[in-house]
Amino acid sequence: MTAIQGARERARREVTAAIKEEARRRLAAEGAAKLSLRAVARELGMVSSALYRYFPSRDDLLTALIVDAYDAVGEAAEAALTAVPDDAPPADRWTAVCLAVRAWALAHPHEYALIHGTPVPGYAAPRDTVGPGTRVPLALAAVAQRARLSGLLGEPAGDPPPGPVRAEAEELAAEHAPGLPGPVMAALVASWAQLIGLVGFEVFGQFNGVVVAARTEFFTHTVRRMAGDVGLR
Amino acid sequence: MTAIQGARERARREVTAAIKEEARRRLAAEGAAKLSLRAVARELGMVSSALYRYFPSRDDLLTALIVDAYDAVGEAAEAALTAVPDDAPPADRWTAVCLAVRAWALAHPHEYALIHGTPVPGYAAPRDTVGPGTRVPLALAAVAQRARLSGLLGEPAGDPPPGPVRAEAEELAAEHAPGLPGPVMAALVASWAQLIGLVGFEVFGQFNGVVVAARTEFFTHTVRRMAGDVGLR
DNA sequence: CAATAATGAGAGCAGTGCTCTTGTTCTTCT
DNA sequence: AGAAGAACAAGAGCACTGCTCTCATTATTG
Repeated sequence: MTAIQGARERARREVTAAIKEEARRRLAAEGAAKLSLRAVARELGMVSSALYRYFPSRDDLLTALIVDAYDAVGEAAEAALTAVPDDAPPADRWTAVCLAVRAWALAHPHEYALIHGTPVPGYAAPRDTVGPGTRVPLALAAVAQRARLSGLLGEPAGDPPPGPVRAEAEELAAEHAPGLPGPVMAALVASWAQLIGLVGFEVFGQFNGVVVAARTEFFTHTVRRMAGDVGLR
Repeated sequence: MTAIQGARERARREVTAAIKEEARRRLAAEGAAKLSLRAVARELGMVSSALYRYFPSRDDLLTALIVDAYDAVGEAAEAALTAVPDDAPPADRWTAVCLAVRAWALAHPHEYALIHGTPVPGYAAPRDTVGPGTRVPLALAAVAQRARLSGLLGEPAGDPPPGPVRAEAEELAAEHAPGLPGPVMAALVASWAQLIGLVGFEVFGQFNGVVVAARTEFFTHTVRRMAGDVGLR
């Protein structure tokens, strides 16, 4: 049954994968704005209407690419985390994750733009993207959690967060990063957004004429300062 | 001469302004991706080809909107800076600038997306946008400069930057923010990118389900920590 | 083997950016 | 003042897009 039924299903999977692959190629070549279903179909030797059997609309194709991209950065971040020993200095582990995100982004700028640039289709990010979108921040949180177990997690720099922020951070920690104190969780969320801002500036060329020569050093240095800022020793 | 010649020139200015105005309206309504020259022309009661007398292409229209948006955020930041007294605590002045940027972004999400989202046209941001794009970071730098004159500028948190970063930061400071030490300048650039990341997360809905209730408090708190991080007392 | 569902092909619709040509109006120079 | 020139608006048209139909073909199921 799986064999016979699998024939069509496998074909479907293969065609779906081929479409995404070609779409990614064209994405890398011309950007999301100019990604055209017809061009993808043409390149694949199929007619454009056939493509709608696999993706109900252009935006759905884009959403699929977004999900894949989230998974890819997330995997890169997690791989970087497992590549560095558990008992390494937390700041090193933190830096490794950040560098992995940056490296992936620089290697796949258009895909990175897809997930952390302007939401292309309508305006709000589709719901399917919230799950895979958490892998990077969870990797960052994992560093803090491990540091805490080793007694290498201190207080975040600066004033403690005001009540409401602390309360919400504690809720968030309870759900996604058990054990982490509220202030650390708040600092962590902020660091996540800051990391994305930092990477985005580099990928989207906003640092052109500002940081030109020592980009990797600048990034590493900044990200290390962030580690200390969160409370990692 | 100015009167007669001015007739056409003024008409041109007015039509140009009307086009941009209508384009901004449609931008706010449907986003940059769906901004159509024909729709703008239609709404203005003119034929689409006539619009090309004013903007050589759709991308040029977008670029014009980008420049305007940069100026608008920049002005908001500068206005916020002049609204708070010169001798106020530097951290307060810093926070005021950051809050102004955030407020503008939340009020004009699509325009903000235009300047800090994916570069829509090709991939690199047009050259005309580098000038107006510096007003926000310069406002941040101004806070640090004023703090230095009052003796309220300390060392940035964390390790000092490595040689190349410090050198490049000093060059940058010499050109754009005379008097600022290299480490502060490096921290400043990082903070700028981090601020944009933070605002972008909120505007683009990436904080949905993460930071939900105490957004303003969270932002203010984070931005205050950043001020201390840069060295502002 | 017959009924059913999935797939592909093609035509077609409404919309897009952009170009070219044609007539008209304003500006400038003699 | 009148002629030459530029700026402009309008329309037709091209190549392209996303998407929806209809119709034939194929594979899967009863």
